[in-house]
Amino acid sequence: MHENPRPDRTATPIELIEQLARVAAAYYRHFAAAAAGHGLTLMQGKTLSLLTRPRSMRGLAGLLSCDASNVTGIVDRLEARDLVLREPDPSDRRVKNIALTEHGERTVRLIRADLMSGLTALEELTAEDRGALRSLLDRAFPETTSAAYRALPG
Amino acid sequence: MHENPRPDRTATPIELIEQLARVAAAYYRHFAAAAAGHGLTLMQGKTLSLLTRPRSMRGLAGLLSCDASNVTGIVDRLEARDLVLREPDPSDRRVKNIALTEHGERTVRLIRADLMSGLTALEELTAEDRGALRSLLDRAFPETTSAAYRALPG
DNA sequence: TATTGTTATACTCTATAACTATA
DNA sequence: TATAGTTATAGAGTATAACAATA
Repeated sequence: MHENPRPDRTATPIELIEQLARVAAAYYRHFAAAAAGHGLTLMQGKTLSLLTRPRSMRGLAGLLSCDASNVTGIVDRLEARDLVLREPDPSDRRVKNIALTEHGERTVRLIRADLMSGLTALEELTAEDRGALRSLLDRAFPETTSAAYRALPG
Repeated sequence: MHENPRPDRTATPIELIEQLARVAAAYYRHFAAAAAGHGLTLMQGKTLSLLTRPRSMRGLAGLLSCDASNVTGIVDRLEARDLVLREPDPSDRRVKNIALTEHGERTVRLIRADLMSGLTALEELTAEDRGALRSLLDRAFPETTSAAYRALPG
């Protein structure tokens, strides 16, 4: 028995960041494919997925990490396909609240189902492993908890 | 003591996928900021980071998950800034191998350092936690191991 | 015949700056 | 004065189709 057995796998911060890069790329590859299956781009699919409740244009810009001026075009294209609609905000007439239409709701469910069916390995994890993975991701990216996202204004 | 205490955190496959979406978005937000600090776009920074060894145009297209025709423009812009260069392949004159210049090597190191300094929570994990996270990510995305990436042709 | 890289094209995404209508 | 949404603009990323050079 050796004192310092060589581990099969390294896990330096650099190695972990490189794997996160590959996982993030793989996630978006799967997501973009699911969105494309419904004739939508990555950003359009992302926008639909973020509309779990109505959001203002600027709220969407924050969630999409892009300038508010971009959201106009993205929402224009989604609205032209009857996937979302702009509702005037009753308490501030400057604000428009973007909400999913029924067609949008249906589409986002289909995209999510396609995405999940593409991520079979993830679904095959045990509940315990999923909990451990989630907990570790929360600690590695503390700004990305679901509570933090839900609480965002707009 | 209850038989079925309500857990603080759920970890259904759907919840986990939603958190992965947030983590992937956060990763790219950090990466894009690090690349922008050196006047580079996300795709330009990604391309530099993938050039751990010379890659053909089509090899890069595969790693970037985009059509080969896009790589021409991306590499054009990097080459114009002396970050990469095109080398003819000695064994197949159709192929061009893209390699980092010295300036490219330096830039990619700086981007990586900036990225790491933006992901402080990740670096603060214990070695054990990093190993566990890496192992779980490997199992959740088995196509993204570093060995699989290194072995890709081109 | 098939493959590599490129070009042409049209569309989408992107930040910046300026504008309008509200607040 | 400040903010929300939009428009105009220029640049970058994107897929598709077609092309020349090479295999």
